[in-house]
Amino acid sequence: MANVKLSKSEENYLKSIFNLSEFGNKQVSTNSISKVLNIEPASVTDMIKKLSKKNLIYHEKYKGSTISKSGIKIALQIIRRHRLWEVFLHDKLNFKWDEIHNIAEELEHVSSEELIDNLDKFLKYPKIDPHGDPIPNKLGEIDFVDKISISDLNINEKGIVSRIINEDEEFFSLLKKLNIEIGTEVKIIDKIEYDQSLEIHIDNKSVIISKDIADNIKITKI
Amino acid sequence: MANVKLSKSEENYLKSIFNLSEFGNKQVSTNSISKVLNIEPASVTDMIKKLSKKNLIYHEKYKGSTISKSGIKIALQIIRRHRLWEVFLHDKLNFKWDEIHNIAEELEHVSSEELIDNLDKFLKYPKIDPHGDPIPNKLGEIDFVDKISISDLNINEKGIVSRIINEDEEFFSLLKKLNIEIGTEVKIIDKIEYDQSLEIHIDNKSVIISKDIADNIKITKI
DNA sequence: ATCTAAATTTAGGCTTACCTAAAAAATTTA
DNA sequence: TAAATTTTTTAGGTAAGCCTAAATTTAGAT
Ligand SMILES: [Mn+2]
Ligand SMILES: [Mn+2]
Ligand SMILES: [Mn+2]
Ligand SMILES: [Mn+2]
Repeated sequence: MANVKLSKSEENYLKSIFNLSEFGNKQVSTNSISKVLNIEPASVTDMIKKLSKKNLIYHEKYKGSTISKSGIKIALQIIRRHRLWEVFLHDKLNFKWDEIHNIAEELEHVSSEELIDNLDKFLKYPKIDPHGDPIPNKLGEIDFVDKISISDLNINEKGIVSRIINEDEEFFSLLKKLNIEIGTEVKIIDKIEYDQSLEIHIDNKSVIISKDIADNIKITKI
Repeated sequence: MANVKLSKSEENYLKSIFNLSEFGNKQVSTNSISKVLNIEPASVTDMIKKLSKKNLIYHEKYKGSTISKSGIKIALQIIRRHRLWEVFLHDKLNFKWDEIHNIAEELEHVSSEELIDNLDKFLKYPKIDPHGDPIPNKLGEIDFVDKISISDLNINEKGIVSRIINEDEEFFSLLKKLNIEIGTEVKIIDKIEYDQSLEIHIDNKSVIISKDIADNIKITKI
């Protein structure tokens, strides 16, 4: 049972499974893992077997996978590393908030507990990363700031962007094009029945964004 | 010819070959690589073939390997990354000088040129790492500070420890036991004919160290 | 309830980076 | 210089982590 070091691949799978499971509450399909990791389903099945044998997830054939207690614990540590490195890259090395994710994706696998604890201290124990995501502490405790997203606002309501969920390159460049970042004020102008698109104001300019985009942008109502 | 990203293994081999070659001047034996990397000679032969095909080294069967111009260039970049991370770990995260090497051994493989350049700037372009080793600049230029070692001193001469060559755990703990670190003053008391051991004073206490140990500790004469 | 389509798993393969054992070449010793 | 030793390479294998193609199971549509 002694925590044997996980490979980079195992860590990436575990983190993705945790993220897809919504804090360990949902069963995760093989296909969904395949999609987020860009790895063929057959390969995902292989890794699921490996992680199951290590009791980091439970798997019922043809049904899906559930992350275990110890799996969650490890996933939270990987997320902690990722987000602390993102803070470092953003606050200390002056990277833009949309340039840090990929580098942190590598740095998160350098697993020295002392390294992360010292980094945490150096950064003065930050609570959120540059995308507004909460950072688990050493014990894996995490502030549950499940904010509402743009699509939860009603017409004429306003919010301040506080968190970006999707961290893909394309999503970042879309946000850039829309002039949306953490702190941006948005106002709902109209909700389009047809496909639930939203017309919103950013810097007093009107744009229409899809429901999917709106769901990926969390805000604080003002 | 376009620089395809090297694997962690390839990078470690290349760095070791460069280090063994004394700045590209010496031919490197398969066995010596095997020893520093703790990998069997047969496996080293495999990798030598791989690196040869990429023109990073030249290899003459049964004779040895020579690092190429482009091999040197890459090796210097890896060394740059390693030493910059060591400075960061030591100066910013408050690690001791004997705790940083292994972590840097991992961090050096996170290869984003922007990351390293920003780190360099953040650290204010340091010239040497915490072991006294010079840090190559962005262009791979490196201050050639080939200092003399303890074994080059004569009886009654004194020096200040300026650089530790061997970065193995065991060597570090030996130095710790001997109370030797960067900045320590040493004085030669006696040179023992038999095996060229040296009797030296550290903090006015006398110890005897082997020629090999003395060779691995560079000093500035005072 | 059956037929179809989608999701999942199995089977068989590939590459990387290692290994051991044995063969071949080079070096040292006598 | 021949024999012994050391170094290096070749041959054959393994585990991790991926792939494609084919089989199986489940879920959705009629
Ligand atoms: Mn990652
Ligand atoms: Mn983030
Ligand atoms: Mn390394
Ligand atoms: Mn160093």
